[in-house]
This record gives sequence, C-alpha cells and structure tokens, in this order.
Amino acid sequence: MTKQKLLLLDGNSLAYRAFFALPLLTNDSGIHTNATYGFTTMLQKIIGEENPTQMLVAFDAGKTTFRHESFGEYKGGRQKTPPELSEQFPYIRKLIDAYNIKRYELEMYEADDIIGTLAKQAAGQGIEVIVVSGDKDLTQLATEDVTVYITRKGITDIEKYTPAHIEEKYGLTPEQIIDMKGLMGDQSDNIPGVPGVGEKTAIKLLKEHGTIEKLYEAMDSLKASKMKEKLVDNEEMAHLSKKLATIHTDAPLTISLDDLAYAGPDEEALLNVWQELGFKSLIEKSDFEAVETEQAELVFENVQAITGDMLKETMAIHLELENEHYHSCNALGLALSDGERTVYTAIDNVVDNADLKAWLQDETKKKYIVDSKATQAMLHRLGIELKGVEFDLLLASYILKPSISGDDVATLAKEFGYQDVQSNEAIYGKGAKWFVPGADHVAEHVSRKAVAVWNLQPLLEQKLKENEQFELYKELELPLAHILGKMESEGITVNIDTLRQMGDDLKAKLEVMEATIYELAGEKFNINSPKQLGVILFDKLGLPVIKKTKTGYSTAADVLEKLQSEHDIVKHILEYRTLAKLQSTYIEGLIKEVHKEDLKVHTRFQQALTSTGRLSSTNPNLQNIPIRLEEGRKIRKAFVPSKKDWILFAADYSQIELRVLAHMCGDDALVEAFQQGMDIHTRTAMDVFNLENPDEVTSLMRRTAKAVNFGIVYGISDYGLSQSLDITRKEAAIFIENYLQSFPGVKNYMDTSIEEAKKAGFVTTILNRRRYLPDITSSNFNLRSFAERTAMNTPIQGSAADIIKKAMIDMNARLEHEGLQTKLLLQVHDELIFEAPKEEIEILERIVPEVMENAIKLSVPLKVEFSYGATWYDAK
DNA sequence: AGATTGCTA
DNA sequence: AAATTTAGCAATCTA
Repeated sequence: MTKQKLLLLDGNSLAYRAFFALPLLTNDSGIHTNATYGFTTMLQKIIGEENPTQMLVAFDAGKTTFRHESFGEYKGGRQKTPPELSEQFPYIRKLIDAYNIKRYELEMYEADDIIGTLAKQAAGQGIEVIVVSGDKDLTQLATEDVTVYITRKGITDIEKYTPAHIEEKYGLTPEQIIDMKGLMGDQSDNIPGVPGVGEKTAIKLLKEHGTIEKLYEAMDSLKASKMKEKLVDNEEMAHLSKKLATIHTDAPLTISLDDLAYAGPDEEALLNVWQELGFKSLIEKSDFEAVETEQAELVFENVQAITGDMLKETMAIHLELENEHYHSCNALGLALSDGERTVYTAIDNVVDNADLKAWLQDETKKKYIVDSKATQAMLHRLGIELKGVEFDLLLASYILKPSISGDDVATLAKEFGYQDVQSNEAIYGKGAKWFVPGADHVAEHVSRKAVAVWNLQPLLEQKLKENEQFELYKELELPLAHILGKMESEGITVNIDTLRQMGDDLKAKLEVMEATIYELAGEKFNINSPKQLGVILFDKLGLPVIKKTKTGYSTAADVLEKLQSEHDIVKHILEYRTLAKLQSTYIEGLIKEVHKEDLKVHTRFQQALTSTGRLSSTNPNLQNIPIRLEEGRKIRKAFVPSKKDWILFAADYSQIELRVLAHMCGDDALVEAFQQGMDIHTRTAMDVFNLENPDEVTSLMRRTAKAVNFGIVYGISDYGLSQSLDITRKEAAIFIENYLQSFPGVKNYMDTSIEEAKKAGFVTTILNRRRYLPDITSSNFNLRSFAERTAMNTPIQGSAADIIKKAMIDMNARLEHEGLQTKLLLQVHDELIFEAPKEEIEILERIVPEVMENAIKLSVPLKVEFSYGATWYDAK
C-alpha cells in the first residue's frame, strides 16, 4: 500500500486569498466568481500535484472563539467581509462537496486549530501531512512529517515551509514562530504583541533567548535600553499574544482521520457546479468532459408520418434547423410532444402532410415552441403559415433572465433546472467539425427539446406571473415575434445594380487614394492594418502620439482628426477609411446578403438578446445603414420597394428617450417644455447658458445642449462630455451642474434609480421589463460606476423600446383592420419603415403618427415625424 | 478568438 | 489611484 498523504486546507484563508488575488470576475448570471475560480484552480493544482489519500477543508465557525475569552479584542477592527466574497462562500462549499472533500468547522474553534489537531493525530500515525493556507501562522505546525504550504502573491504560487526552510528563512524553529508572533503581534488578528518590536527584533531576541519565557527570565541581565523598557512594560501582553497565536492541537473534534478519505471528485456534480459558475475553460480542459450528465430515459417514436391521432389540442413542437440562419438553412426534422407521447419525423415527411400542415396553421391548436419566430419563418419557406403559438421558451427566458446568452434549448433549460436535453454542440460538434449524426441521434435530440419545452412551460409562466411580467411576455413579446417573423420573411428589396455602380466608383477612388497615401508615406503598406499604419505615422513620420491602445498606437478617427494639421497623409487616411468602410461593409457586405430568388435581404431581428429590451439586427444588420455623411447615406438609394409604383414610408419618434425621461422623472420644467412643444435642445441651451430668450441661443449652444441631453440619458461624466464636445473637463462639469440645477427632477430620478437598483437588485421599464444589476454594490469602482450608469440609462432606453414594440403591434392590427396592402419592413429603434402602394400614402400620413403617438400614454406627448420616397434615401 | 475600427439609435 | 457615455453588428488584422 502506498504511503498515506493527508491534505489539510484552511478554507477561509484560501478563499480570502483567491478573492484578493484575482480581479472581480462575474459570470453570465451576475455572480462574482473570482474567489470560487481561484479556489478551484488551487484545488485542481494541489490535488494534481500531491495525489492525497485523505483531504479536509477546515472553516472558521462563528464569530467568537475560545481566544475571545482571554482577549475580547481578538480579531477586532477587522474589515467586514466584502459582500462580493460572502456571496461566493455557498458556492465554495458546493465545490468542496462536489470534489467529495470533507468540510469541517467547530464551534468556538478556528480552522487553524482543527488543522493543528488533525495534523498532529495524522503525524502520530505516520501519515504524511500537508497543510495549505494563505496565513503564515500555520507554519508553526511544520515538523518532519508536516509540511506547510503558504500561498504567495497569486493563489497557485506556493512556498513550502519545512522546519529546514524556516530555519533557513528566519533562523528559528517552527515552535519559535509562535514566540515571534507573540512579540511582534499580528495586525490582521488584532494581536498587540510588544509595541516597537517587529520581525527583525523579534528574530534577534529569539535567536538569543529561545522563547518569550526565557527572554523574560533573562531580563535582569539585559542592559538598559528603550527596547528593554518596552519589553518590561508589555510583559503581560507578550505572554497573552503568544497564547493567542498558539494553534491548539487538541481541539475536541467530532471527526476522525477515518472520515477524511479522498478518492476523487463526483465528476457529474463538479461539472454541474462549474456549469453554474460558468467555468467554461475548466469544463473544456477537464479530462472527464466526455462524461455527459446521465439523462433520464426518453420514450419517443421516430415515425414516417405524423398522423391525425398524434395531433392534440396543445403540444410542444420543435422544428430542428441546421443553424441559426433560418432564412437560408435547411430544416432537419420536427418533434411533437404532449408530455405523454413524443413523436419525431424527418423534414421530408413534413411538407406534404396535409393533416400536419392544417394543424400547424390552425389558430386554435396551441403550440409551445422555443423561438417561435425562427419556426414561423422556416415553415413559411416550406409553404406553411404557423399559427396558434401559445408559449415561447426563448422569449419567456429572456424576460425572466435577460442576461442569458445563447438560444440553445439546453442552455435555457439548465437555467431553470431542467437537465434532460443535450447541447447542440454535444450532438453536432462545432466549427469545422460540425456534422449531422445518424438519424436516431437527431430524432432523440430533437424529441428531448420538444419535451423540455413542454415541461418548462408551466414553471416559466408561473415565474412570469410572480414577477408581474406575464403581460409583458404574453401581450408584447409573443405577438411581436409573429410580426417580426413576417417582416423578416417579407424582406426588403435591394437594387444590386445601384450597389455595384457605387462599388465601382469607390474602387476607382480607393485605388487613387492608396497611391497617394503610399506616395506620402514613402512606401507601400497595408493601410487597413492599425499596426502597420501606426508604424508609418508615429515611428516613420514622427507624429505625436495622442492615445495608445492595449496593443500599440491608436489610429482611431478621433486621434487622426487631431493630427490633421501635422501631416497631409492624415486626411487622406481618414478619407480612405471612410470609403473603405463603405466598400467592405455596406457594398460588398450587403451584396453578399441579397437572396438570389427574390433580390431581397432578410435580416434577423434578435428579440432575446439585448439587456435593455431593444431589438438587434443581423445578416445583414439593417439598423446601422449610414445616414450621417452624404457619401454613406447614398447606400440607402439601393433600398427600394418590392413593387412598381410603391414607395418606402419612414416614421420616427422625435426625442423619444428624452420624453421618456421627462415622463419618468416628472421634472416640471422638462415636462412643461415638451407639453408646450418647445425645441428641447434650445430649451436646454437656455437653461445651461442662463439665457432668457430663445433667440439668444446660437447654433453652437444648441449643439452643446444636444450633447448634454444625450449625455444625461447615458449617465454622463464630465470627462465623457468633454470628450464628445472637445472642451475642457471643467467646462463640461459646469454644463452638467447647470443642467441638473435647471432640472432638479432629473437629478432626483438618477439618485432614485440607483437606490432602487441597490434595494431590489434590478431596475424596471414602463412595461415592467427588468435588468438585474449585481455590480451596483460592487467594491470595484469601475464595475459599480458602470452599473450605476446602466441603472439610469436602462429604464429610459428600455421604456423607449417598450413603446415602439407596442406601436408595432398596434400598427400591425391597424393595417389589418383598415385592409391595407402596406407592409411593415424594418424597425430601427425609434423608427418604423414601411413599403406601401402610392394610393395608401394619404392614409398612412394619418394613421401612422396616430398609432405610434398613442402606443403608450405618457405624461408628455409623443411626437412622430414621417416622410416617404422612391427609395429609403428619399424617405428623408 | 480577440483587438481595433467604425457604422447606427 | 485610475478611469470616465447607453445599446448593438461587422469587417479586418493579428496572434
């Protein structure tokens, strides 16, 4: 039998060490993970290196210990444990349990004493003992059989204290460590020691006299000195301090060495905890990754045809797709489940099945789905118009936990404690390794998804109701998904010839500019490489360095603008950049996205992604088509109606975010300004610059006021405002100060929002959308400040998002009600873009503003402006 | 895969 | 003592 080896860990000390050694990390669900992560890596390393046969992690029990009886101030004056660390202790315990390591704490005793007692017992039985802690006091336990590992700097860097090492380092024996501490005291434990005696003096005295007791016995023979006086005056304290510093090796433990056997972790439990904490790198590195969580057996049928008897009044369905590009990819198969019976069929059996098609199109047959929009769009391509969506797991999860990233059923399900479904990656692999496994594997995987959706529906609806978010989900997001699906499937027509023509012009211009830039630089280089460009500008041409990035010189536009007067090349680079951006992103990029079949682009609106409730748009992103500069704005000429004699009609909310702010903060001056229909930036300028008359506001003042207004919405700092206006910080601070004095209600709103976030842990929008802000109480300035700004910004941005979403639903209903041909095509945060036959323009001019302005009633009016034209460019 | 840059509301 | 304005997506370069 191999020699036994016992590892004794000081849980509290190591957790503290890990916490302070690592930056405040946060995982997806907002839990801090630096201590848990550091603790885990330390465990991994030490177990891997030492291969212990027994293990124990000792913790301090309560607040008071036997040491407090002899010295009330013991450990007094200690900083309270930071909440970011306290919240991690439960997870550390979970981790230890998952490792199958014994945990132990004992009333009235500290972890040190538990460790000391067990170390002594084990050494007595000839067991090799290793003690691990971040606290050097423990080194007093070192013997021939006991080695003490103390963490250095980080958490995995370790210094090994044997008696020999202690002798070498201090010239003392391990027992003398106690005397040393008795003399020098310990600030962290509030042990006083002898004032004026530090490490050097203590060591010197102990080398000479051996122990504190012998030192005092020999006191009379010492020559008079300041030092001697101090020692004599504090004799009692010295003895007490030594007593406090002594680790007890005879604590009345209720466990024995036999309870400490260690035989490796419970891999499944450990994976679960790691998953919960988001330790993706550890999960990937672990050699037990292949061990998938044991899944409950699933009964399902892989059938050739879905028959009428399988189609119930209410069912979960899952249409499995190859990937997320549901406007172009293939579908693999369809599973249906009513909780009792689960059937799957390959996609080829779906299209021609009249019963199934009728059932899918039947409004009265209720469907539970994950990502109903994707399902609707894919089925639409197969000639099936999905109706009767009753539940959408993706949207429900998003409302409950906006921070979840990913739309994989397994990810969503796990968030709500459901394990019996595997990740897409586990089934298909990813990247170059992606492939579709055998039909039976797919059938089971897809069936499991349908069953998961079925099982999660009641739980999520209940949670939504508990949060008073059911209405937001059911009346806003769910119907919106249907509308967005229609918009995406409809698509918007792109005139490729227009783009090609623009691309050719750009190409010619870019070639000329390239030549000019090479000429001015004196050599050829890759202008698109910030690194190479940096070398040219700052090394070769010697331009002053204004800003640096992590990796080198910054060559961003705001930097280059400041360098324009320094060298001719700069303005050419700026111009080159502008055109190159248009060429690659908006000409070439857009052309790639045009579907050949209908000459349209079909974006995907991500409805469960942003933390504020906004939509986002991908493949292509149609929410960032250029408009500010004329050169870029011309791209919009390529967006045209799908039919002859139709037009594009665009309607946007004017200053919706400021109006929302006015509504939410109720500031009299701001509310009044909007109620009177004033130009809000002019009004702000009058307040910021202390003017009586609107005529006194210059265009520069208005521009400044506009920047202040934007800043206010984002939770500005003087620095930020100074950057955006290119003014000094002081000037910026004065503007903000003046603003907040003129609109005290806004100031109050900011403070209240932060207060609310601290109290409830989240902020809310008009329609009760939530954003959780765990960092609001962080001790890390940056994290906390960011959370504070988002506490102010999210209700504003999110409520504006609520309003336009509601407007989309109302608009859809109104178009249907009026029996119009007009189609909603795009949403760009505060604007809606329609295509319409010319004959309907007049009606739209009337109903679009009406519907949008009345989507949600605020205490200030909402204002909508509109325009239309033959292309998106002309709708201005 | 991450960093840099630049486009939108 | 240091950083400093919200929310996104995509192209390109570099390691």
